[in-house]
Amino acid sequence: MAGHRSAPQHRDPKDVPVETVFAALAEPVRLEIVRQLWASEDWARACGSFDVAVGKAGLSHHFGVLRDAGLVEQRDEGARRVNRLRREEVEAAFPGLWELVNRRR
Amino acid sequence: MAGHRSAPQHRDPKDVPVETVFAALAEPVRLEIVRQLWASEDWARACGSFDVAVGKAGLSHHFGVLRDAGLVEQRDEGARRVNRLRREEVEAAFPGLWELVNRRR
DNA sequence: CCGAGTGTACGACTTTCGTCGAACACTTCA
DNA sequence: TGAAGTGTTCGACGAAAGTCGTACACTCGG
Repeated sequence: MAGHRSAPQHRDPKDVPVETVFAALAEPVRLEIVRQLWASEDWARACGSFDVAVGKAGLSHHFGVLRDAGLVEQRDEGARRVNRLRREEVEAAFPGLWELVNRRR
Repeated sequence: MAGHRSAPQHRDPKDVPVETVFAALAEPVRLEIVRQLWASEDWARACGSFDVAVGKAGLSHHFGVLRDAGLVEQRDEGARRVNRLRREEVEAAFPGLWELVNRRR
């Protein structure tokens, strides 16, 4: 694994309150990560592959928030931790959310 | 007016970034206000008429945030300041947002 | 004109949040 | 085995956000 004692813990989008999702997406860095993830294939992007202005520690924190909000799923792949957006699950729990996220303004 | 030197200043939802809207709705008190407002007729509710656990000062602050996010419009009516949800404008700028807000989870 | 009612402005306080540096754990590759 | 790469955890720091009390401004009804 990539420096972790255990596999990442996920929360089902169905069990996440809307406030939590809104809070997760209200942060510029996290919103940017999600947008870049939207334009990528599932499991194609490792955590460190994102073009955002924040160090490793901060990045790790943000991914934790996105995970807790049920927006992102992570899996360990060798030394790296790869991500995927939970497109279907989130769309089912919060219909129209992805459209809002990707409607750049 | 109701203790104000000038009329409230509003921002067009079209000019508001999504992060700002998300941040406004990520706060429990504000989300509750918006939901109660959704179930009310336009201009029917004054600021002090909301059943939330916060004092006058905090309430005033929250309404300022909602205004800056383009979600709420305010108008002075005698000694009171009445509110309306900007349903159409917001729906046009952020389609599906109201559905998310009112999808209690 | 005075008192009650409504809401804002200001300042202070507390908590939360984003950030960083450093140490650590694990994998991969030479 | 050893070095490089990846990501987490911890502690600390500063900035931002929510809350409250107070003072103030304005309106309305006796």
